[in-house]
Amino acid sequence: MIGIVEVAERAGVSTATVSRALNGKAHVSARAREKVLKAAAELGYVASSSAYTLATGRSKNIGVVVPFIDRWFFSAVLEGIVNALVARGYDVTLYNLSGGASHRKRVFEDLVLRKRVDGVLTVALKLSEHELKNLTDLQKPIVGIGGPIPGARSLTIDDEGAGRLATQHLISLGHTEIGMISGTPATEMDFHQPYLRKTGYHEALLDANLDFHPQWMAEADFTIAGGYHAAKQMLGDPRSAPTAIFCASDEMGFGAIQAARDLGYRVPQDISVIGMDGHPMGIFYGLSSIDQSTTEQGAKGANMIIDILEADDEKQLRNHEQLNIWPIDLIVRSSTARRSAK
Amino acid sequence: MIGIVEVAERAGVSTATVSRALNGKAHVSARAREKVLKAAAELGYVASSSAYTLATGRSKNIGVVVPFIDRWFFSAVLEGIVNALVARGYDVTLYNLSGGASHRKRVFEDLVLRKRVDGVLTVALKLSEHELKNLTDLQKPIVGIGGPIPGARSLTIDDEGAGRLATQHLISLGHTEIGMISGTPATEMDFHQPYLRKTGYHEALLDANLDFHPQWMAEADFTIAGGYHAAKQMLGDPRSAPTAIFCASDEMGFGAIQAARDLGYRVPQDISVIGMDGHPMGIFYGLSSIDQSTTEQGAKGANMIIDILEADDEKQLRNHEQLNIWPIDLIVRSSTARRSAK
DNA sequence: GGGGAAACTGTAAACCTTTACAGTTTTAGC
DNA sequence: GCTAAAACTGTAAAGGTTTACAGTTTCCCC
Repeated sequence: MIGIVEVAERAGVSTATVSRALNGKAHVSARAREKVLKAAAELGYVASSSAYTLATGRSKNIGVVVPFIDRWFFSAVLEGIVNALVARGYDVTLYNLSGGASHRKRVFEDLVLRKRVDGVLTVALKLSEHELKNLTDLQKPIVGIGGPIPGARSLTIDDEGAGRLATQHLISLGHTEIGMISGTPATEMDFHQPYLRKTGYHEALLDANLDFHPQWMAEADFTIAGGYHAAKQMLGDPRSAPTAIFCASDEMGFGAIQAARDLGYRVPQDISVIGMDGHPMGIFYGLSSIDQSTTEQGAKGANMIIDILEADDEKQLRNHEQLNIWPIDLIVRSSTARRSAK
Repeated sequence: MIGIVEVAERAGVSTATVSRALNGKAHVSARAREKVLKAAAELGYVASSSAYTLATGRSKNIGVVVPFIDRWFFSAVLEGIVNALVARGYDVTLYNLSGGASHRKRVFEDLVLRKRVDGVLTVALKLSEHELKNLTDLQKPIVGIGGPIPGARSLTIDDEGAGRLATQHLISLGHTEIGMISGTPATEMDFHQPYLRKTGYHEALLDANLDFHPQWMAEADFTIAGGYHAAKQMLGDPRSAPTAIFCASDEMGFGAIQAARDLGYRVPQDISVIGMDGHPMGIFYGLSSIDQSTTEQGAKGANMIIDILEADDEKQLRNHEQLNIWPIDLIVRSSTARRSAK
């Protein structure tokens, strides 16, 4: 096992100098630095991260908590987070909550607490009082992406505004009977978006003095299959079928397009569909959408937390509520069109 | 800051006893254990993982290296890995290679080496000599999922057999003109599968004495869009269009179905399509497929590496080549059917 | 009650680094 | 060449745990 002592011996300096040289600190002569670098390279020395962490109290490691990994939105955010963190020299420890309640409990009580991380990033998570307390008790920076964490920093789109914008797009095309496929009601592992997007939809209808028919509101689980079934139900009844549907996720939008086609509707001539999130398959399906550049958003969140850590300013480190709004884009493709005469 | 010393004081025992009690070791009286547990709970004590790692040389942390995060296959494997590892009390540190060559270099030279992990799990990765050496130099268990690592343990399906099986399924339905959409040729970040699946396809044709037409082989990037374009090209030429297509991934299968439909073919009456991997959307599309229960496979790989670590047997810890074959299933849905008279 | 074994407990070293502080060398200006 | 300041370097403590080893207590059986 070769440690800093061996490097120091070989370079003919003290361990303190080795440490300073290797960490790029000041107060090392060019000559000493060179000797150290050479010795370290020759010995293939790599510092022990646990000793580093023990001595400095910093782990260069960020904990990331996601509700699922294998759904597109979360994996896309994660992709952005991981790449941004590696670029800044940080590792990421990944915690996933999809394994059930006991699993979730374990994550929040055991793992996150082990003083292993310098900060925590949550993705689209709604936390219980208890979980929130566990997290804030860490006294470490927390950033919530895609769903605000009370009392901490957040980076999120304006979901309500997004729902309103999507609905307004349909209204501007002349639609007056507009349905929505939203998320399922609260489960223990809940995100914020469904409610807010639904609120935006309602507001837009209200603003435009449009009717709202209870049959125009359905709930699904954010998957293609869920969107398909919900849309089929909604469009199947000729007495109440809307002419346009706003889906709270692109996956549900893909399903809705398919359902419309299977029922003999043409999209967009008979039915307009707009989704949400900016799924890459949207291009392929021609699905209009509200893009929230998911991966970039993840990267931004990652950089936010590192900026806080490296600001190294006591005030910075303290968590204080702060809401950063991430911009969205309306992407109009071929799934939405002007309402045709019935 | 409250550490083991504080707990020891409060419980009225030594730190050694606290450590033993908290780690469930033998040689602690029931009374002492109880006092310790009580004191620890009251103080909200959580052991420092860096001190633990420094003292024991174990980090309870597994490094997982994936080429992408935001593609379904990888995120599904990851889901299985992460949940299995948490269930066994391990954390996962995630390394992603999609950030480009310098990023990749950094992962293999800097991060993985920092003695931070107890073992490494790679997913569908082909490593360079140099990278492989870096990894094996760690002297820690390595398990390769979905692509063997030379000289280490692997868990993988028989990709060649899978390609053969898919092709044989089409042959058994009477198809004689069978196309394949395979992966793109080697890039620096390459997986193993494309080649092997293609080989299986060729073998099956050979075995059945079927012709092979160069136009029946296309390459795409594993995405829906890629499959769509490749299939459109292949099916567009009436002189050489096959009656069935085997796609090396389900995503490409979805694209191929769409392309066939857009060209006016009915699936499966005119064109049969079979995919591969077992993507959950396959049910929705009715896509026949070779299922490799991706998430379970990830969990299995995770358990393999922990079993090695906890066997605690010097021989076990040494890496020796070992190939575990993970079973596959042919799932027949509505996208494949008997060849109809032309 | 005595003896020995078994069970428990405590002390202190080890794990490997960073960094405060004190000590040494170099530099620059006169 | 002298002085003061600046730059560099080294020693040793600190960080929080585990665990070998030695020491103590308890237990059981005769």
